[in-house]
Amino acid sequence: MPNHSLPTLEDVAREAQVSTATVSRSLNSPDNVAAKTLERVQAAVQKLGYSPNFGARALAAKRTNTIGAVIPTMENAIFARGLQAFQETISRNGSTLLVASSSYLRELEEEQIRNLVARGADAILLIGEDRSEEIYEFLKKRGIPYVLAWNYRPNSSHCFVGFDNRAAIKNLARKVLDLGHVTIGMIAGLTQENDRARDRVLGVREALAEYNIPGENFHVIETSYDFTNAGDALELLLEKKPKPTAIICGNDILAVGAVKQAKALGLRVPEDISITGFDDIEVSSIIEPPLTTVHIPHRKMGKIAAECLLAMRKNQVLSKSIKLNPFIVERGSLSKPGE
Amino acid sequence: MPNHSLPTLEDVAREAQVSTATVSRSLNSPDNVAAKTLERVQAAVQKLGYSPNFGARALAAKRTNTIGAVIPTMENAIFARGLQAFQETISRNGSTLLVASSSYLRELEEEQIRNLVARGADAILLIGEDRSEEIYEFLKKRGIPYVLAWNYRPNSSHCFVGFDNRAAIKNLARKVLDLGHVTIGMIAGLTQENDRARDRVLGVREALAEYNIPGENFHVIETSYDFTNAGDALELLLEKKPKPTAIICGNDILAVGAVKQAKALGLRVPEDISITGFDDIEVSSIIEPPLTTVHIPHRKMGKIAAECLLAMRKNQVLSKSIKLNPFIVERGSLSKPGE
DNA sequence: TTGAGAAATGCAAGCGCTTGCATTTTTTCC
DNA sequence: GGAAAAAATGCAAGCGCTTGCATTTCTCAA
Repeated sequence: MPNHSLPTLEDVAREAQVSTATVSRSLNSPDNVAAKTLERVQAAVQKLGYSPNFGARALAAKRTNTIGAVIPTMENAIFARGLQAFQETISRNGSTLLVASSSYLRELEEEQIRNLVARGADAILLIGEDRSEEIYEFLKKRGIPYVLAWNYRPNSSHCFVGFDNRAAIKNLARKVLDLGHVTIGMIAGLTQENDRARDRVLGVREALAEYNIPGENFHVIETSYDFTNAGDALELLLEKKPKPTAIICGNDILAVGAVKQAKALGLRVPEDISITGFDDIEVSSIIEPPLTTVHIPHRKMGKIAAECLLAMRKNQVLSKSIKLNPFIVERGSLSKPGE
Repeated sequence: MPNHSLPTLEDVAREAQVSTATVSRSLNSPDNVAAKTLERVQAAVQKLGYSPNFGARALAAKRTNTIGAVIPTMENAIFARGLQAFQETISRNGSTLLVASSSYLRELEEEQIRNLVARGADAILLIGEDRSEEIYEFLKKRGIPYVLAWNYRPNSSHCFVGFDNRAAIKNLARKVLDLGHVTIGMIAGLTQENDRARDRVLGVREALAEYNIPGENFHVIETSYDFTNAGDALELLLEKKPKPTAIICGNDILAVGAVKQAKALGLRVPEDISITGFDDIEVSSIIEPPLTTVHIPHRKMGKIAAECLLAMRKNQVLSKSIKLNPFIVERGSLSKPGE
């Protein structure tokens, strides 16, 4: 709790022998203040150790210079990295980041969004598109600009700064199929309430359709993003008939879990089984064999999302969606079947 | 920017046919309001879609229910994990997290601290102890409680919630020495302006002294936390005479970089060279061989730090420091020399 | 030197909420 | 049933800052 009596604008005004209005202007639009006055005010600020009261400022100016973000979890490196870049960018622009996490729970996420808005966030970063219509209405009604990151959906009306999950993994799946795999397993993230995970499954299915792979040659298991779960899922997939020769994973974490488990089962990767990842986080090049995966420019995404939000807040214009381009990184966990 | 005319307390008061004071109380201390009245107010709030104005509230109540944290970077998994737990805890207590990062730069960090305070943070989480006396003075003067995490120093006057880096790595070093290693290399983090990194070097030195290892048998190279740098550092260390048989790393990231490089150089780990880590982040059990490292309870630390801060804010009492206990995790990257 | 226009400054009205104190209503207990 | 205590409510004074508008001061051309 702030100490009893911190200096106020008025104290500074008295010290500098000007009005509070002038002090305020010296702080917020120094260009409109005479050089000499400005100097006096600054000296007074310095002397008194003055720092504006946040609440008062927010109340009077109707803006907080605070930008909110609700992400599923900071523990996943992809969000941590993107958020870091996001934070750096808004910080450089004089704003501050207000963070909340949803643990991938839709209800909790909506609560957090309302919370951030109530806390005065004047723009918000959200992950993906899946959430109730009401919450979008709410944001619209309050005039809070928002950007959806980590996905990009061509036909949506929202402003995205992200990449097309569906298309990205589709390309990877094509590459798998081109190598001759005809029975495929997929370890996906939980698709309910998660458009990114869903789009990734969709992308793989589309590729399979293109190559006329029959349904019985494709099996999907959904699981939360966790090494151990991925290992279990791998075992389940290996029991399917016909047995898959390639496992496409919803992200690198699942892929790492699968690779570990495959090795534990005495299988060679990729000779006995190919495994692919998604995201290209650090572990993907540390595990043996390193993962063939899809690289996502997380930092870049965070930075651009921040710039977008900053611009939207300023101009009150809905910004256009921005699509980033992921690309496949070939490392070694994918090869021809039965090689 | 908030829409032109959101409902205010007064609107709710009118709708519910009570005074604004009663509405305010209904929101903040419902126990002091008659059940019937409360009901009427809540109905009005619902009907109008009212949500209190943050600035006004902060101004009038002199507290924001916002807690700040300045961490070096979210990209390092250890901070991400701790911060996630920290956030969850304060969120559960009705507060929100304001985040800034310092990129390990002292000046930037102090700027960020002032920034968070100006933004109304009513308590702050800081990493480690290294910073100017002025900034501590500043915090004290403003009456902002703070907690230092990720380290614990027995003789400091600050409130820590962390672990004793020096003691923890000292134990690990002892274990290395017990195995018979007599020439040691260390890849440390940059120790300037970073008490954790410094304490870790210190801990190793102390262990060496205990075992009477002469100075020329110990070489330290400092580098920023980065895989590639660690690899370079390893090469440099291997050129030293006498050549080290064990490399103690300042954290897991450095250790992973060292292991990768060692393998690239055709060395077997641990047969040809032992390498140890610190932190026990996920990669340490994914790399081959998995790292022998020191486990730090990051999540627990984040949670406790949050609870501490919450309590300090409430009671206006300086909390006692809390010391967490790291422990060594033996995995496979450390063995007897020349085995 | 003077006067018009531009630049700088001051005045004062809020911004929407909390809270101490005063007042009214309800409850309790003889 | 009534007085005293307790509970609920209302009144209104701020909290510290921004900003539109009015006023003063400065600048510069004639």
